[in-house]
Amino acid sequence: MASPNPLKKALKKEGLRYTQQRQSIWDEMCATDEHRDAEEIYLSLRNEGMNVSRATVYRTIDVLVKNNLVRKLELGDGRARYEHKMDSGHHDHLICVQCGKIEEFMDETIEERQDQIVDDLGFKLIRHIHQLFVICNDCQ
Amino acid sequence: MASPNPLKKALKKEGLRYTQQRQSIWDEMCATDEHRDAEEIYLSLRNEGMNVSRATVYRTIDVLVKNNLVRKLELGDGRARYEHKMDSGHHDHLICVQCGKIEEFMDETIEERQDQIVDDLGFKLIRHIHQLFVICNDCQ
DNA sequence: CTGCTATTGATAATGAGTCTCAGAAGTTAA
DNA sequence: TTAACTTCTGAGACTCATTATCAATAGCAG
Repeated sequence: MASPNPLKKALKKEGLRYTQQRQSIWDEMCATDEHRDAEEIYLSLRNEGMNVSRATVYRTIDVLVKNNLVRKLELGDGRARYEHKMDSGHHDHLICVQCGKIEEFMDETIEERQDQIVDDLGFKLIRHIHQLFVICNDCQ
Repeated sequence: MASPNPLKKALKKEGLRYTQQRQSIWDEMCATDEHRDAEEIYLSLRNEGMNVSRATVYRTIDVLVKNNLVRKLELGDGRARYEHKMDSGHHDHLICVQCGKIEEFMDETIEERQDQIVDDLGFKLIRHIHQLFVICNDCQ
């Protein structure tokens, strides 16, 4: 059977070693569907008794992002958030400017228009950021 | 005649004083349509002989952003860029991941879909970020 | 002009993220 | 399994954009 562990696969592809820390960080990131920052992930691991450093958290996240296991969200407040890409298709985000809650959305029409815009200019689309800053129901 | 100076109007509205520095910073930001960061604006002013501080540049930009005279762009590289909103309608940005060049785009369909998405959820749209990271013609 | 108060410049502080490097831990070949 | 080699890691120093502090300066109302 093929390796059921996407982390191991990614590390092998990159020629990197499989370590306790990398597994723990990946596990921790998959543990919830929240959008946490590096510090929150670091603190969760410490709370669970893992002896891991901030540097390793950042280093591992970089590997995960590069290998498409994790998405980095830049909300413009100077702290990147991360979400694992295990069980969700592509989507973008709605962020409540009041309570900070993050929801997801996906619109085929917008995706198509994006491709069209880039195509028309003869550019090549690498990635996109689309964030709707809102006031959510609870905050109105 | 009404005040032809949008800066003065904004300062009055906020109950803030009109100063040399604020006028210079606003002038400098209107001087080009480039997307410059705070440091670039600061250095331009110093080059022109203005004795202004980084702190004042940041403080003034905050006022301008809050009053809708300037838009802040977060490109996810840790340096905010700014563009004045004097002669341009709403638009979003294409950023070349290779050379950093920034172009503008605007798509009515996308704007409509955004409103629809937010409406359907019963949220209130405050602002949005839509950035297409591309490889531009020159870089292909 | 005078006095009150906002503003400024210089600089210290902050905070997310990166770098360094010696010791720890995977890996490989035998 | 061990030796030999190389990558990883943790701790803390460091970077760099931005913010906070505070004494001195300068708008502005009367």
